Amino acid sequence: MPPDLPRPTDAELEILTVLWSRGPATVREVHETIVQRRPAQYTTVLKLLQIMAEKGLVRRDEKQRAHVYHASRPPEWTQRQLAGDLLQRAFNGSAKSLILGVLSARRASKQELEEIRKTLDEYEEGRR
Amino acid sequence: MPPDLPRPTDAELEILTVLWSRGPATVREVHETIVQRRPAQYTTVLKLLQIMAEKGLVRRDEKQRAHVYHASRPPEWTQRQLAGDLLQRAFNGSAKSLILGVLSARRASKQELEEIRKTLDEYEEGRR
DNA sequence: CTTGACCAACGAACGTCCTCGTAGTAAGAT
DNA sequence: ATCTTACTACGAGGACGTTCGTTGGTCAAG
Repeated sequence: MPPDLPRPTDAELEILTVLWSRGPATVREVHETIVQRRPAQYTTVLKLLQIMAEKGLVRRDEKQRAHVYHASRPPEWTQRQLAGDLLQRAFNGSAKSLILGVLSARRASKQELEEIRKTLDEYEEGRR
Repeated sequence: MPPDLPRPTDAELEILTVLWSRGPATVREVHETIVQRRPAQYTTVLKLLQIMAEKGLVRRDEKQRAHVYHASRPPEWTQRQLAGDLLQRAFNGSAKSLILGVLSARRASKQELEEIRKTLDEYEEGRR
């Protein structure tokens, strides 16, 4: 069992987010989504997915002619890695600072703040 | 006035954190700090600082023979950029998810949770 | 004056990331 | 059967990122 994976690069992360939202998908489907946001060739997406499969970031089902790719880890797992990585590298491990950074980066609505407080409560409950 | 800066790379971010904690410093001082954590040649740190100066990530004072470098932005500014960037790229803009990711990445103590709640309160006060 | 210490500058090497074009193969349409 | 379409595989190029060795300049001590 491969325990840890390399940190996804920018392009890889973009593809992961597509797989997260669409679920398992073919190269064509991923490409269709990507190309709506920015210009990109089909084979570029293909190549990226092949590399990601080598790295273990995605797995693929080759039963069909058009291979079906899916993220090898749930979003929460990868997101936790990324958050922890940034926390360590840029915030010296201070969760408080990182959260403050997030809030100042994108002004949070009152409603969202309420959700966040609830998340904190649930987190504290869960980890008792 | 240069409005925005490129996202610092991994090595660049490490150097920034040194400048953040030490304040303005010479190449030698930065190198001394870095080398305590991992092997690195003096000229490697020098080169990085030169590149960072070109990019505008740091500024340097050449009045002394040993140039003195300092971060061109306060830590909070760069941290906000990084947090916002990750928020957008990996969390689809959901501050709640990112915060949850941070908390699950590094288990927060009860005391730290309290601090975070206070930070939320202060943030809400400030943004009224 | 010569040597040694310290410094900035630079080029080069090597790897990774990202891109795309081309080639080859399989399947379906005419 | 041949043509067209859809797909994978592969290689190669260019741009960075990171590392380090070498060079040349400055200064102070011998």
